[in-house]
Amino acid sequence: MKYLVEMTGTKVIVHGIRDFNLRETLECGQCFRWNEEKDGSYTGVAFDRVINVKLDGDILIIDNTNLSDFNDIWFDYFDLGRDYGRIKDILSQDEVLKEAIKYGEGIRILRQDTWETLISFIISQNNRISQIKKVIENLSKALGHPIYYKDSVYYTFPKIKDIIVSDAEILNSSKCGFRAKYIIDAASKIFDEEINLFELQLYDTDFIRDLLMRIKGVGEKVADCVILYSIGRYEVFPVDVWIKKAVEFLYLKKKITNKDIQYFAKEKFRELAGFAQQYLFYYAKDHVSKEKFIEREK
DNA sequence: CTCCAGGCATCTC
DNA sequence: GAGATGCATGGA
Repeated sequence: MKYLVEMTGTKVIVHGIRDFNLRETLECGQCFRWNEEKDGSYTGVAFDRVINVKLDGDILIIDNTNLSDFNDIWFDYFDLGRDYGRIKDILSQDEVLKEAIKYGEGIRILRQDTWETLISFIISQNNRISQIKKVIENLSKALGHPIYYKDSVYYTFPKIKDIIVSDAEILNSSKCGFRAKYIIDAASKIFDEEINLFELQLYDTDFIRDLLMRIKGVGEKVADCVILYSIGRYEVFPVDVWIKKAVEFLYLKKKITNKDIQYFAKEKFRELAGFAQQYLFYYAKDHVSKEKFIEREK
């Protein structure tokens, strides 16, 4: 991937972008802190910074940043070093994925902060994306740090210690409901160094999954989301209700256990299973109803 | 009013 | 192990 990168004022401008759609990438349920502006750009908070991103053809404009942050953070965050065209070519050999990819051809898998991803997906359980976003925003307002951009105030995601020192009242007022005790357990186990969240990269995927699942409220699905979206192990295939429906209806035409779905995906998509999962999830949400596939003419 | 949401813990067999 | 049930909260 070759890009021409230039800096003007507070903007970093990247020429030569391919396979990138902001809405598909930022609203496909892998992240929760981005909001669309009237001009189609997106403003969001990540890694203690607020930025605005805009795509104009093959030009990506990142505002409120600098070259060193682009190189150290945003290049990896938006996964700009990866050739998604090649991934899509390979996955498109499968007819179902070919359709799914056509529907979300600008999806990229973000490389997010591990702690934020862990808490976000703990909150995601038995919840809706709109509600998940609200709870995370509440938590950030209550326990994060204010940062300013264009006359607006944004809030960083709370640190581990912010959760540790917060009392139950604040957590409850953030409306995370029964998940509050899970968030506290996650923060405690990490703070006490029972789980070293910042060494996970060193271990193999199964070991990381076992470690994360020692946290109350973290099962296979949440663990796999953390591993895929923040550790970058692209062979994992998080199985949620939508993926389950998609695999059952689009591939197997019968009911199947979550474990068998993982075997199926691992066998079929190999080291690209994580990408396949993301395309399928985005497609299934709009094309697979509770029980059946919705036929739609083009 | 009832039902349910990018699951998981817990209990039962 | 597999199956059933409760869970905070708010929107449809």
